[in-house]
Amino acid sequence: MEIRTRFAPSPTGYMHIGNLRTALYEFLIAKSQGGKFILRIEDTDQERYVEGATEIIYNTLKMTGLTHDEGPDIGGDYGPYVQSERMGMYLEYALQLVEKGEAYYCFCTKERLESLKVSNKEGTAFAKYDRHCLSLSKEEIQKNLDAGMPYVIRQKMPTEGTTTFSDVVYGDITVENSELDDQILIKADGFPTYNFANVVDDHLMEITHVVRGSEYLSSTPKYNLLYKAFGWTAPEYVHLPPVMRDAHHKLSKRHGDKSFEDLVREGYLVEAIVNYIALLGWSPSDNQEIFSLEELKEKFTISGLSKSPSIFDIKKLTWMNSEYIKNMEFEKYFELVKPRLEEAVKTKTLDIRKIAALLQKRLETLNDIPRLVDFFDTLPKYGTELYVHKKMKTTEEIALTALKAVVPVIESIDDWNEEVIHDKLMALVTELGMKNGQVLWPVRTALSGEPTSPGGAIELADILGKEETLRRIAVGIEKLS
RNA sequence: GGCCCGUUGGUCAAGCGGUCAAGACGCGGCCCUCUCACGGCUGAAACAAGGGUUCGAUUCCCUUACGGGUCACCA
Repeated sequence: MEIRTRFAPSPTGYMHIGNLRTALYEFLIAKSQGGKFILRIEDTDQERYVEGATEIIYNTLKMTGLTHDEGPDIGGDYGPYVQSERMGMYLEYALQLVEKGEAYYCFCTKERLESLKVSNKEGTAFAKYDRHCLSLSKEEIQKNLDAGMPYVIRQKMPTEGTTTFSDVVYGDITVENSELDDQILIKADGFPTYNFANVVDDHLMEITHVVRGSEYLSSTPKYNLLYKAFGWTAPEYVHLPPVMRDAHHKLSKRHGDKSFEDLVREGYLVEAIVNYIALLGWSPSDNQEIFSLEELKEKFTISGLSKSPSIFDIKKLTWMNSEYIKNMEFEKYFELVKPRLEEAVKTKTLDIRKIAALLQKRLETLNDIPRLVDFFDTLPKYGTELYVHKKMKTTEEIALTALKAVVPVIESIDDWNEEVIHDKLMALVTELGMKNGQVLWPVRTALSGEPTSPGGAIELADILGKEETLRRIAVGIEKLS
């Protein structure tokens, strides 16, 4: 049988990291076994409707490579794929259940339901429906219906025995049927509840693996009983532990946690984000950590999924991001950073290709760029203490001597390139009988005006050019004199 | 509160009765080196607690603790 999974997000206006991970796993479960990955938009919560939100979903799936095989935008044989367009069909299914004696009409008012609630010491109220309307006769029901009384349709749960279902991640879970409430299937407004719509949709779309957050674990017995009531085959359940911000809280956009697009905006690569979240709750059979989406499709197995929550660690993501940047083929990397460099480097005569090369091994995120290249445009104000470096064995005096000696050497260079600069400066070092660092550190400092810089004296000189190099060295000499 | 689930270093995690309890991030040290970064080497750091079962428990069972989830005419 062909595996079919679905991603069923609500259009909220952004892609939550936890949702993206769910989508990833759904995609991988299907794709690792040659199955189909379906997109279904659950837009029935009108209160939360956000303009353009579905575009964000399409766009994210496209960016991440989680391409769906069926969905609202591309169609398929199991449509419609937008839940609001499916609204007409649910009542009919609920009525089938009423017919079979698996569900029943309920005319209870909200007030009556409210009166059923029992509060405990903490003040929290709990209620289980008392089945007041279960005993209504056909005539009474018809009379109420004719009178236009508002009603809901409830699922009739078994009162004895237990229900067991097997979750692929959590194993067998058993609950007492007496714990189960007669949940509402159709609301008074005629629309289905989420739980009911889900079961019907998943069945009609022939979803074989229902993948969702572990918060649904406790309602799954009810789902299973619904399938059973219909006489349908229940899907495989794959419940996923949550992605946490810390030990106590789930990641949530509302509490300031970053969404997928926030991370992209902050200079994280899409591939790195996908790779990182794949490992948040799943691990391969070996120790591999860097995976392309293609490799994930090959290596993913449901058995590698974990049961306990994982805390989102931005530091590890950042490391992984830098790995992706470092290992990128240079031309591809250059295309990626070019726009940001063009914006960050104001001096247009500078070779941003060379600057990019210097940065490739030093970037953690793309947003590091401006901070790292700032000094190329303008020499920062700095104090002469920067010239003193213990390990380089420099003092202000040595630095001054070195810089003065460097000037004529630099002036003598006509063919300005890294190799020539290197050879001339090294020759000077030998001539002066100094340590490399005693000459090069002062030059690097004079050129950057920073305690650290991406690249050493020679690389910086090459990029800055002869004229600017001499100018900055002169500034250094002046400061030190 | 009832029910369900979870618990290996700070974090991600391997483990599926016998291991010196992997690996990665982060942190410390050393090396490389014209700074930083990269790279290489290296160090500190964990089985929530108590009972069983067993020749032997991180691994199986029970209890406790602590976390989380769920008990809507919300999704």
